[in-house]
Amino acid sequence: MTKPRAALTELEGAILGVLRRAPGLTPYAVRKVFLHSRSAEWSGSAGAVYPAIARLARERLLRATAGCDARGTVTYVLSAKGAAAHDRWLGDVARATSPGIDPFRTRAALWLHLPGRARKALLRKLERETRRQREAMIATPPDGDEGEAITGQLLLGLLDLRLVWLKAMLDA
Amino acid sequence: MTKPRAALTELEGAILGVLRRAPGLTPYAVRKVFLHSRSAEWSGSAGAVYPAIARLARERLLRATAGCDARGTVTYVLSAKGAAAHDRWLGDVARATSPGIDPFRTRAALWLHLPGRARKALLRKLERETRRQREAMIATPPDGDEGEAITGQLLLGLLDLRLVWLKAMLDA
DNA sequence: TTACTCATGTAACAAGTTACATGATTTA
DNA sequence: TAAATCATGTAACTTGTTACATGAGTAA
Repeated sequence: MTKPRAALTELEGAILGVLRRAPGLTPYAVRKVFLHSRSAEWSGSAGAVYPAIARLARERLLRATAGCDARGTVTYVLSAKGAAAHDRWLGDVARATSPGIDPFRTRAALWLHLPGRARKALLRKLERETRRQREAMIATPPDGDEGEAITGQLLLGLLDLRLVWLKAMLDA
Repeated sequence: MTKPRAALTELEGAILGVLRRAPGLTPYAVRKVFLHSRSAEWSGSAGAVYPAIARLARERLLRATAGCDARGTVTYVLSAKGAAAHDRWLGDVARATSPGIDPFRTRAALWLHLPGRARKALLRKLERETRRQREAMIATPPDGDEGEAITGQLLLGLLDLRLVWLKAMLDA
């Protein structure tokens, strides 16, 4: 009789997504996915992942499969209820198309109000760093996980968008 | 002897930015900027804005100017310390170039694992909604605030990026 | 005078962060 | 056996959310 939750958080949705594509992972393994993913929007901190998985298990969206290890490792799989909840999360068009939180966008308008010299110097530094990230992305192959590749296209597009914007502001 | 804070949050930085460009606003007026900005990444909820402004004032980053109203309206301006802190926030290249949180990106890889029929239907729904947002943006002139226009370019670019990606995935 | 908006705030809650604690297992 | 890493978790804290409470000003 757990009260039905309103909606999954982004982290919970992402966790269910990981476990759906790789059933039977331990919480620690799920954490590593976040820690090592380059598009990671969360730190994958223990203090977020363990409580989130505990929540999902308590509400029967995840089912624990018996551990086979003296330190109590537990692996999880989605229940039918969990898959349904995840489907709803995936198909929530309003949320999926919200612009999200972009620190670059938050600052952009304010940068242009800096005095000329400081503005130019900062925009150039931003351009250098963004280009560096772009090179790094291209240099690193998407190590097997093809989900990374898909997300990588959007991430690369974002970097390119920022570079175009920076160039325009520098030329103006 | 308030302990020096580590760094401004995104909301605090944005608040300082608003007050820097429009000194002497009341907290309520700051809130309205967030409530009515189309690129608002926060709800502008009272429970976030009032405590944030109180924090910034307590740490002498904002200075209150006497209210002239029976209901205790107070207006704020940046102190020199506040301007310095805001400059640091604006110039924090690592934070500014972090990818941020994008619900679309979080879900993208997972969408492609849906069964063919459901995937196509969802991608089309996403395309429709994104196109709708794009039209709405273009239809609404940036009502005076030229900061909105600048940020709008990045927002429009993001929508276009998503549309290109959706088209590619639908064609594939 | 009634109702709407202006304006300030608090309370209860949700969910993330860092840093720490604890112990098992593997590898050099 | 010593060190590294695997694995699970908790504690203290920060900061956001929604929903509510309160009352002043203003326009019908």
